[in-house]
Amino acid sequence: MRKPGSKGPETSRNLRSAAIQLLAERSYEGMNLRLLASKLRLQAGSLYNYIESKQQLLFWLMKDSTEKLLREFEATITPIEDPAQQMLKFVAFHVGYHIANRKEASVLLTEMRSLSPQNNRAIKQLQRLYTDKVQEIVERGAAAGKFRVEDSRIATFVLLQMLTSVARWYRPRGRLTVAALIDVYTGLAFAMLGATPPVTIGRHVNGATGKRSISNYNADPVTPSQA
Amino acid sequence: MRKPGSKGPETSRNLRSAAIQLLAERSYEGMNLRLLASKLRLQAGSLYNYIESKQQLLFWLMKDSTEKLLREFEATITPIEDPAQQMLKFVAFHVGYHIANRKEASVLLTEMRSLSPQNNRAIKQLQRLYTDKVQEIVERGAAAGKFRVEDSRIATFVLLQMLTSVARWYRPRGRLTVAALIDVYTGLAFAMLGATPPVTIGRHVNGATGKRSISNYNADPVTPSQA
Amino acid sequence: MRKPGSKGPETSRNLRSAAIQLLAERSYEGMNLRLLASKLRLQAGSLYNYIESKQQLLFWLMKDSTEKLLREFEATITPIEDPAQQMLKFVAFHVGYHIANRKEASVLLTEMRSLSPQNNRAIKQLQRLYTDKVQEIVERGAAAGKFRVEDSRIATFVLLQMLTSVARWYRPRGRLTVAALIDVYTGLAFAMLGATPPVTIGRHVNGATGKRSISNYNADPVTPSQA
Amino acid sequence: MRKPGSKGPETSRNLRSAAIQLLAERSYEGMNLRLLASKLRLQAGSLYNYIESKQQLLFWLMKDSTEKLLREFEATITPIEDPAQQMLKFVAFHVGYHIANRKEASVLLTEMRSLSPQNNRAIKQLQRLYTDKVQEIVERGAAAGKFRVEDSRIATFVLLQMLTSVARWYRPRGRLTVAALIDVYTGLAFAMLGATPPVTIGRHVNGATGKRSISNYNADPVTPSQA
DNA sequence: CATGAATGAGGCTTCATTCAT
DNA sequence: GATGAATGAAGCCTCATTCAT
Repeated sequence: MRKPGSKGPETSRNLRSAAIQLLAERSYEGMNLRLLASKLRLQAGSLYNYIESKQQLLFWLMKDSTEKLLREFEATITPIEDPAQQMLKFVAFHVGYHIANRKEASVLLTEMRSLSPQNNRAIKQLQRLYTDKVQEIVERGAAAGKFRVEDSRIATFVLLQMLTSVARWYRPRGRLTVAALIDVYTGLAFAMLGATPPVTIGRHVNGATGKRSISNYNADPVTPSQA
Repeated sequence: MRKPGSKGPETSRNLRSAAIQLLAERSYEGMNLRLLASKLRLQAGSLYNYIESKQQLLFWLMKDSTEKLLREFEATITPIEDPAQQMLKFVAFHVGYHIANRKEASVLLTEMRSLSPQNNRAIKQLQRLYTDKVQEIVERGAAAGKFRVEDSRIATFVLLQMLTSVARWYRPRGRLTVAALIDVYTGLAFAMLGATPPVTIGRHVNGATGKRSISNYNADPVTPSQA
Repeated sequence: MRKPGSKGPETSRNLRSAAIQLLAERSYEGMNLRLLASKLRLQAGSLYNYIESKQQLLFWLMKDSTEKLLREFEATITPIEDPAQQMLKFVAFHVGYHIANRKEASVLLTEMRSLSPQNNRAIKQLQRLYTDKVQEIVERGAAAGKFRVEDSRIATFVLLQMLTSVARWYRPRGRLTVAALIDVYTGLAFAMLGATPPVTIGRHVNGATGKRSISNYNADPVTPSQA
Repeated sequence: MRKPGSKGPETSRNLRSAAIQLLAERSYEGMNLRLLASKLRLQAGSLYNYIESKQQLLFWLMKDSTEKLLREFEATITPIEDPAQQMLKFVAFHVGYHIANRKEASVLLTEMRSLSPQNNRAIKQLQRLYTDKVQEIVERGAAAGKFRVEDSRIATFVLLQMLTSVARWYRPRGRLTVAALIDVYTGLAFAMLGATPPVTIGRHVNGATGKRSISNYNADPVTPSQA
């Protein structure tokens, strides 16, 4: 009997971030649509003007996020020629992205199991595209004699796991700057690849007197993906 | 109309591992007691001969796991004198434990949010005891001039996050042996502490010709805590 | 697969009487929400569009009833000056109310024990307001030399118990008119207060030739609050 | 695996009072057999060595109580010749019994609705025997010109309701002695019968200067039927 | 677009009852 | 007689989802 504020577009815009927020906080099963609706100042039923189902919402979010990551990778990393330089940028990109979009990333990591089998396959396929791109860097680096890896598939997998895991625990309140973190992870990554980073990296972690940071990630105010 | 059949002790024994299995696979909210019961070939209500509530079950598992970890730390690490040696053993212990008890550890990491506020506080307190023990190693090492850290609290936190995250992704099917993993993490850990491991460590990761591994962790068959 | 059909207001209206009916017939524990729902032609879960919980429903009914009683007391009894006249009217009011709202009153009497401790306290407090008002009549009457009571608190308590108990057993099918009952109870009440009613009362009970009844309560068709 | 203390007879003895206690406190549906069992230091299942079912237990208690009341009536009241004297004794007996066995009586009053239809009929039949005995007193008194009642069936019913209701509210902690209560109720009863008690009764209620009490009920320490 | 009222399925939990030991 | 482990039914409550208005 009420249809006061028709604010479809605004609601549409808020839906994504509200959903990610809730999923990150409570997990797919732990979250419920009433909660999501109330964040959007809606009744639960009205959500169905925006989504098809809860499962579809999850799928859409994860697909969207993964595709965005892919697009940014293409724009930022693919154009670089040298595989070592690519790896350098990639670590900064991947870690930076996973920190800036911590909640989104955490949903991506955690909620694969909540996808329907079909949707699960679809997302895995998308993720595989990303993995393959990274694997290509590893392999080109190895071919160029810059990295030493035995099994590029495994090396890539472990590398990604390591870099990705930052999304699980990084909290912007800590004293650790993003730049420092990226430096650390850069060191680790190249170590795993049997190589050293193309430039000396600073020692931000435990405060040694590192001077130059390789990371050009905007360190200071970590842009929180969700407030 | 009733079909009893007393196998209390057996059920008791299976309960823990079945619960951890399910929690790791599906999360607290995503799992349901019917499922757990059916794993034990029980009706859902019969579970209440063993647990007080679903929440209490979660709490009990997490408390138990944390306390076991603490006990094993005391037995294995505390007696060692030299902080560098302690750290060496600690990395092997912590990583080894988190791989051998991967599912348990993953529950511990993921389900803090599913604990009631009160239970959450209790577990956090227990975990703090562990963190404090590690922090003590870091501080003694720093005092002895062996480690260089700026803020021992933060360094410890990051160190633990790094070592713990292994539980999230390690899969025994991979070609990575546990010994190799431990060597990698040992390297990373000492790097974070501005030091080098007391002995040369092998390069198992990417197949370089490492010779001697420092890890004496039983590498070959990773004992899975849950099948 | 869904068969909505919006009749919220109607359901809302029926809820109260249906609940009281069931509570009176079966007690709080003996009644179940499926039954209540089916009286309203609803699925059990749909009740939660109207109530917060079974306990809250009970509390709400009892609070509501008690407050209504209080309001009617204020409107009917408080304005009267003379305490004897007040008592006269009060007996008619209280007995009349408890007969007309027999089921409600019976719930109020029986289900105190089913309230949560907190809710129990809240209702007791409301009831105390009522008791205090009656006690004031007793005391003013005693002060005016019209009643003779030793302990006004106890006298009030016993008086109320006596008057209230009518709700437990009165059945409109009996040959007893409400007016007759009120006359009987008026006699008992004033006897307990060591006084005689301000006017001669009829003998309706056992059919003696009483002529004038003091009760102006609508005697003939006892309006049942719930059928 | 435990069968340590075989104390069947003792348990048998305690069963009745424990059950009445619980029924009075919580009602049939509100009480549960685990609670009853634990009062007897038994497991729930072991109760079935003593009872056939929960319903049967209720029936047995109510039947037993009613029969005991009947027997005591026969022993105490039936032998008396004069109906007025009978009534005098009866009021004291009935009120005294209902106070001394308050909880039992309250169960009898409240739990009729919890009996299965069949059991309900059986108890009603027993109660009818009691009612008939009282009705006979009333009728003999009326025939003797000592009572004036229009409809002896109704008069008896109302009389019993009034006398019985005492079990619902009497609390031994109050300042009211049982003797005083009996005097009050005696007055009320004879008033309802259009008669006066054979002896002057004291005014215990509101402390008027009553001298002789007719009640020979042991007034001082009200023996609680259940602790 | 939004709401409010509805559904049906399912989740946690309780409970009377049974029975091998 | 007693226990402990089991069952199956039922109870309260939540939730995704639907749809007339």
